[in-house]
This record gives sequence, C-alpha cells and structure tokens, in this order.
Amino acid sequence: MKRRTTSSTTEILDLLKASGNAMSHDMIQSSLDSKVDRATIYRVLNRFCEDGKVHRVVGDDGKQYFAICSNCGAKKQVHSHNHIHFRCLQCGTVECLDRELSIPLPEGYVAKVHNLVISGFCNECS
Amino acid sequence: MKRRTTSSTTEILDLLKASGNAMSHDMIQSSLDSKVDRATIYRVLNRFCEDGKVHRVVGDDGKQYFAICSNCGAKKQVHSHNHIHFRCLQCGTVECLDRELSIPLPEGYVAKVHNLVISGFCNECS
DNA sequence: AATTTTACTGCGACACAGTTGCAATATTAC
DNA sequence: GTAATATTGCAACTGTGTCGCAGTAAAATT
Ligand SMILES: [Mn+2]
Ligand SMILES: [Mn+2]
Ligand SMILES: [Zn+2]
Ligand SMILES: [Zn+2]
Repeated sequence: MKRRTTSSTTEILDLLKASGNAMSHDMIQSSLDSKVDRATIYRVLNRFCEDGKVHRVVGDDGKQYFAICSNCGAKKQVHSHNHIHFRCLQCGTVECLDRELSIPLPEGYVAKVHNLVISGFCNECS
Repeated sequence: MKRRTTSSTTEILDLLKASGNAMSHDMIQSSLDSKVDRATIYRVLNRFCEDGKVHRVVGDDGKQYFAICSNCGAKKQVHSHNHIHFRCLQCGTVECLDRELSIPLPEGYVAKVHNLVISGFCNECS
C-alpha cells in the first residue's frame, strides 16, 4: 500500500515541521489554512507515525500530541523516543526535550514505548 | 469538607492496597465485590488523589491508572511522584517502579506533574 | 435514641478524543 | 486518457471521564 501525497498530508507535515513542537489534533486543526476533516487529520497523523515521520506522546491530559522525528534517530536503524516531553500548563506548549535518557528496567522487562511527560511551567510562563 | 467512610471507599482503598499495582477504573470496577456505580468510583478515586492517598498516572493508552502512595513520600512534606511506571502490553499490569529519578529541566522550567510510563512486556510476559 | 446536617451515591445526561464504515474523490500507474 | 486504489468527508459510533440532581446514609448534635 503505497502512500500518496495530498494537500492535507503536505500541509500537516509542514505545519509540524514549522512548529517544532508536539501538537495535538485540535492545535493542528485550528492552525491549518484549509479546512480538513477531523477524521482525516487523525488518519494522516496515524500514517505519519506508522511511517516513522512523526512520533506520538500521550499527555497527562489524556490527549495525543504529535511531533516531527528529528533527534529520534529517524535516519538510523534504531528509532527510539526515549526522551522527555514538557507540557506547559499555562500556554499549552508541548516540547520534546532532546535529552538522552536511558532508564534501566528490572530483569526480564522489555521496553517498547516510552511515554515520558513532565507538566509544569515553561520558561516563558514561569 | 470532612470526608466520610463508606463501603465504597473502604472497598476501593483495600483493593488498591491488596493489588499493589496501579489500576484503571475498569480493572477496579470488575474487581469489586459489590456493585458500585461508575461515577462513584471515579469520584472516590479523585478524592483519594486530592487527599494524597493515591496517585494517578495516564498511560499511553490514554487511560488513568491509580496506585496507592507508598514510596512516594506520602508521609513526608514533599509528596512527589517522579518515578517510572511500567505498563505491560500483554497482561495489562501497570506497576510503579520505585526507582528514584531526578530529571534536570532546562533553565526556567518548573515541574509540577511527572507522568512517566514505559510500555512493553513485563518479566511474566516477555 | 432521635434529629439534623451534609457528604456521598446512583442515575442519567453530557463532553470530548479518537475510530470506523462507506460512498465520493483525487492521486498515481499504465 | 483510463484504470486502479489510496485518501477524503461525512456520519455514526466507541470509550473514558465528568456533572447535575434527587435520594441515601454517615456523622455530628440534641
Ligand atoms: Mn518527542
Ligand atoms: Mn506510581
Ligand atoms: Zn508556557
Ligand atoms: Zn505482563
């Protein structure tokens, strides 16, 4: 199933690149120039995740945030997202803190997905 | 507003103590002996969180998990939950890994809530 | 022990995030 | 240009969590 390039996919990907931060569905929808259906945005984002263009974080608000894969080793074989995210409770920004983190797990445990979010106040809002 | 002890509150608290793990609403509901209303369970859990008896983690599945505060310094003045949680993708168990974690944030950032979850396979399921 | 106070419960309705089925549309291959 | 099919829009749906309100029951007061 080969992927196709559409105005929606390019717009959303460009938006995420330009933002640099992790964006939720509603942030994306309201930032888009053209009207794109809710379901389409979700489907596009899920495809980007499958393709390793974008990674997903779930915040402590229960919402999904999507960010471009830049320092995640998207180019390398190992594509891991063991980095912390910071969500500002004031301005709502969600940033990828590209600080390497290796968390040792107990014997026999295998890590598949890292979902690391710290919420608080960013330097703009503190 | 003083709290009252009811069969629901004692049952839910005992269940969480006995389990030792973090439990989601539906895990709790299905483990309870007596039938307790959905909304009541949520309200009891939220009260426990307010009172510092229990802490909440949001998984990468977007669901809330609740665990007894034991090694969180519930007794001390500083009651922080900067510890990692592990969610097994196979058996669904969510554990508090009581490994101390101090994550240095960039200058000017203030942490309020830590929501750290690693998903994968536990020692039973790997 | 009876009465009062009010915290808690159950029920229903609701809000919200995300998913899915299906017909219509648009991209890519030929 | 035509055919094949990936993508879209729309509507309906699911699941998690919240809220208002009337009824119930815990605890304080008498
Ligand atoms: Mn990230
Ligand atoms: Mn915990
Ligand atoms: Zn901020
Ligand atoms: Zn397991």
